[in-house]
Amino acid sequence: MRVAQADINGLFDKWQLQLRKGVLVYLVLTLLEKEDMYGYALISSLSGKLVAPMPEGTIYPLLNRLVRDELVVFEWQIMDSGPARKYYRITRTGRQMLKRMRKHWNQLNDVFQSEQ
Amino acid sequence: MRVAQADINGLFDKWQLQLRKGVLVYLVLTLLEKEDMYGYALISSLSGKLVAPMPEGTIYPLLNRLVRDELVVFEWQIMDSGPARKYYRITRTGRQMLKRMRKHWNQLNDVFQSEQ
DNA sequence: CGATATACATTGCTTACCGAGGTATATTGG
DNA sequence: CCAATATACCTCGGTAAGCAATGTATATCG
Repeated sequence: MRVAQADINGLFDKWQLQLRKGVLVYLVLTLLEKEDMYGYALISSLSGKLVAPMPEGTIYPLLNRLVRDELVVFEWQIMDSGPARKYYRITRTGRQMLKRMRKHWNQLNDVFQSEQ
Repeated sequence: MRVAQADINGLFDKWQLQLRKGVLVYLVLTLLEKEDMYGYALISSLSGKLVAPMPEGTIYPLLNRLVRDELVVFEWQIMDSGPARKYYRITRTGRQMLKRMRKHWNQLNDVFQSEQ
């Protein structure tokens, strides 16, 4: 006899999705600190670092919010071949933000490492 | 002359709030793995580990979701003095979930540590 | 007997992720 | 030459979580 069991895979996926709210901005700023990038390339890079792929419907609105909040600026780059690209560069405010995010993340991490 | 600057404090607070969606469940399960606890005590414990205080409007719905998803169970405990308490205990499924959360968190942490 | 502390609960607002769909530009194979 | 594919950007609507505000009830203390 089989007892009904909670769908732990579904629950975990849902949790991962919730965790992304916050993690993604931190991750994008971390990548942009190292080098200027454009959206489509960020998708590839992020999909490698996260377990699940990074949908376009997530990254483009996210980048627009970063621009709105002046954490990054962008510049159109006309390519010799293919569509033009919007290259994003982190600002001074963006770096300050990143510094504070890093501190907060590490504090949280310390809690988790000490509790487990 | 003063140039208008983005309100980095406000932005950071907003980010922290977003990050909590996901972090809190992980944190609560982590605490419940060590010992059974009731809601009001969790609030004190969590407020110590997080920078900002933990509002009641967050923890009680969260605990109800955990019960709904069978990651924890609860039991009313009548006290000699003061109102009764709902003591929460982590389930086997909850422990499985926690194990997967821990793995995912550590993967993310590895990314952040290597990139910074 | 009013004020305070303990303990749990709910409603409405806000915000972010993402699936689904759309536009446009170049390249490549038949 | 033209259909298919890859690149590169964008938007809309549904869903879900945190939280401020507000409410209930019990016990204690001055």
